[in-house]
Amino acid sequence: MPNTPPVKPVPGGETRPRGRPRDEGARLAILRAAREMLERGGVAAVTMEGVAQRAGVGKPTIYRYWPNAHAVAMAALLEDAPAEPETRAARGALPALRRQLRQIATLFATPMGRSVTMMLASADQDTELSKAFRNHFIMARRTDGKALLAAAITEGALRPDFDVEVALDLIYGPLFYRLLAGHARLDATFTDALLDHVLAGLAARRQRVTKS
Amino acid sequence: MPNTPPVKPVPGGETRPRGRPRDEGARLAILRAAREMLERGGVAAVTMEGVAQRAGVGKPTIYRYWPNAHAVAMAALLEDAPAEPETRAARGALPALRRQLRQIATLFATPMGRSVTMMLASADQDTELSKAFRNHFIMARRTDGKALLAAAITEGALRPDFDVEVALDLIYGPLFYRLLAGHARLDATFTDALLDHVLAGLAARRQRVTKS
Amino acid sequence: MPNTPPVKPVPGGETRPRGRPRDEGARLAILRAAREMLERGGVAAVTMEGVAQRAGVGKPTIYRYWPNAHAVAMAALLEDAPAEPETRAARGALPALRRQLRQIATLFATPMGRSVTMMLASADQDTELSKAFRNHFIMARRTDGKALLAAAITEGALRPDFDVEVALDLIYGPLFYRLLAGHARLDATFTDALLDHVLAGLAARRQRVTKS
Amino acid sequence: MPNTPPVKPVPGGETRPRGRPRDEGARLAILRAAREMLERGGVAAVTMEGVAQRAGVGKPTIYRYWPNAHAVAMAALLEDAPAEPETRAARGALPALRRQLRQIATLFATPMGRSVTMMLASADQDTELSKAFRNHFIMARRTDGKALLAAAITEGALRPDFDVEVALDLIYGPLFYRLLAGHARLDATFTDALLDHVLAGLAARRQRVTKS
DNA sequence: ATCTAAGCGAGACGGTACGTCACGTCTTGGG
DNA sequence: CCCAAGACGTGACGTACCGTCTCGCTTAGAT
Repeated sequence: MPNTPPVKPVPGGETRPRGRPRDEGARLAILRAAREMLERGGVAAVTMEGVAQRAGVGKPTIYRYWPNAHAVAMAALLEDAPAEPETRAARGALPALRRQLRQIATLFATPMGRSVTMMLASADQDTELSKAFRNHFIMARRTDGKALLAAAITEGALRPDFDVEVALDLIYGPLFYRLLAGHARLDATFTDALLDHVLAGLAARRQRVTKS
Repeated sequence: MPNTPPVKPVPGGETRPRGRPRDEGARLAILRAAREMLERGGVAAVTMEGVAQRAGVGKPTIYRYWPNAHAVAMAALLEDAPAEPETRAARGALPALRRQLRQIATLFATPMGRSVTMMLASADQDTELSKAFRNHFIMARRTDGKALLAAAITEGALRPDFDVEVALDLIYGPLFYRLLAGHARLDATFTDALLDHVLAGLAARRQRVTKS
Repeated sequence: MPNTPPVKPVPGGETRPRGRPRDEGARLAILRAAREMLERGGVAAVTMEGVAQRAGVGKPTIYRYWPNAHAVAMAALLEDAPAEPETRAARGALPALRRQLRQIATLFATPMGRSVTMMLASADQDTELSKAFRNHFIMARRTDGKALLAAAITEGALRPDFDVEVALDLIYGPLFYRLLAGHARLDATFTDALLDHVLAGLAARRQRVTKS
Repeated sequence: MPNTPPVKPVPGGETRPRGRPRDEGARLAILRAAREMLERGGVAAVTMEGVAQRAGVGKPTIYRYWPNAHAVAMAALLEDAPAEPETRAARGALPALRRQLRQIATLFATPMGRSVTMMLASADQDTELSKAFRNHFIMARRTDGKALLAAAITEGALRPDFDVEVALDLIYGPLFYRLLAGHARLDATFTDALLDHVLAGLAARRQRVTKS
């Protein structure tokens, strides 16, 4: 056969993928379509057929990228939320943490918030995409929060001798709880009160936890 | 409780339902079948066809009781968990609260725990059954916890001047958070540490960590 | 469970099928749709999706009756051709045979003729439907022909001492041959000539052309 | 022969094709792969994707030679059967004809025989390849047979005054008939009996049609 | 010794149809 | 009026091929 060695296995180099490269435009169209369908109808509305039609794409193309509709919805949510970490700003770490919580509450108030929770609650915990999803929507926020707590300790605003992991659970847990349970509003008033309660036990000695 | 009145209680009359009465055995068989299918495969495995076949029941019979498969799964979970409230026992309210949290963690560790969360996360928040479900799995626990906190205040174990609702969110929220996020184990060690942290700020001590 | 013995296994009786009976109307609509699609486009045009849509029927309904599109096409052809055996008429068996051949040639000249041949040529020779199809389109005609040949012998028009099976192959074979090969027209002129040739050797004459 | 001129024979010039010439090895690999897939699975198994993969060839390369899978299968069958005409051998034309029929029966008994028939029965009667196919598998044999009949007349074994075309239909038709109908074996016993019957009516006067 | 046009493998692309599954509704005969 | 059974139209599933279209690479005659 001709072209017998079609790839040069360059040692230590990039084996460039053969054949026609994937069409990034198709991928984007799929995600955009999925996003639209997520907004109306939620996760259940993200069907392969619907996405294919709306994106002007063949079903096999979608399956080339993701194994099922669930994964497409996840990817759409992932692509959508651009992380925007709450960096420690002007007046200290604790105000920054307060802003982050308010921001999360705002996100959760949208239909997307419920979608995110549904995806988190769903099955297939162990796929790569699932981990990325969790990482993006939970661990990233948590990592930011961890840094802010450490900064607060450095600033002398918090005691240095508490279990940070549990504190983080105390801070973020109630948000999901209210979202799931729906027994009360999930707004800035709540996040502020929540933070006050958590920090009350962690304030540096004779240091006041003022309005932070 | 779900589906308590299968017939319309016509006010002022004892209009006995005409025709053949509903077969309670069928209802139980349906719920039992749904429970079995929940355990393997989770919520997605509870299909109308599967339940009908496994229960030896016609599909219309199921639809007579519940409007869709989701509701059947909810009802099965509701019927299954018999509440068993953690009453304030021997040595005080706070140990009882501690026991309740451990018990919840134990439930969440089972496959059923994840199913419960999935159902909570699902759509149709506003049906009667959905509210009953929330009431059973969230508010009932929360109500118990509220009573225990009140008792602890009465016992003098806690300060009387904190926001009980936020405290309850702090106590139960992290459980759902860990279940959803899966970033760390959900066991007695965690629930104990969690409770310690929350109560640390609420203990009835001379020294306070207040805002002023 | 209620209604425990739902079927009375009447010994030696008809176990009447339970549940909703099949809708004969659906079956007929399917066959009619398939027939229409056969006429334009031939066998390849008979797709499950097309038939379902045109017949106003769900795909699973079609699959309840037939296992694949091929079978549907066969069934449509079978239902269509009402056999109409060429009975030995007024003036003897041989004229009747002649009429039968002309009639077959007429059928083969239509688009349906080619479809029939394609189905005969197709795979899955051993299904029940395939056998029925062969039986209808080949053996039925052949059986008629056999009876006519026997009658002709009785009438004294043909010798009694020839191999009827081979004679039948000689009579019907060339029809399919011309249809497949397409090297010449398939009309009454041909069928008449064909029959003359075959019968020439079988005529009850004094002079014989035998092997000995 | 198929695809003989892969380049347009520009009249009046020997414009040698520019660029890289076609790889004959690829063409052969394709046909070999198609042949293999024909043997198991028949015509339906000859898919473009399958052939491409099995032949280690890109799909566009196949499309450069043939317009669809059907054509590839035809070409594979054409390439395979090398015609081998039954020339009038030692002891006369009729024995040669007898041998030809036996040989055809042998071919038809193989899975390839059915494939040939399916291709003949298929649609697109009018493409160049279809005509070549018919020519190869039907007319070539028929032409040989015609020559043999003529020779037999010359030899004095047959009467000179019969319609040769109809006689040829009588001879070859039953072979296809039995293949399609499958009502009886297609072997040398049958072809011999068939030939005897046909020739019985055509034997020269007072000349015996002996074992031929 | 380049240039350049065509063939090459690979494989992604928009489609169409496949055959399956579960949905929620309906229609039976029987209790 | 309930029950079991099961057929119905609907619609999404995930798969297989279709025939077309890039890709980057030969290959070999023309420059």
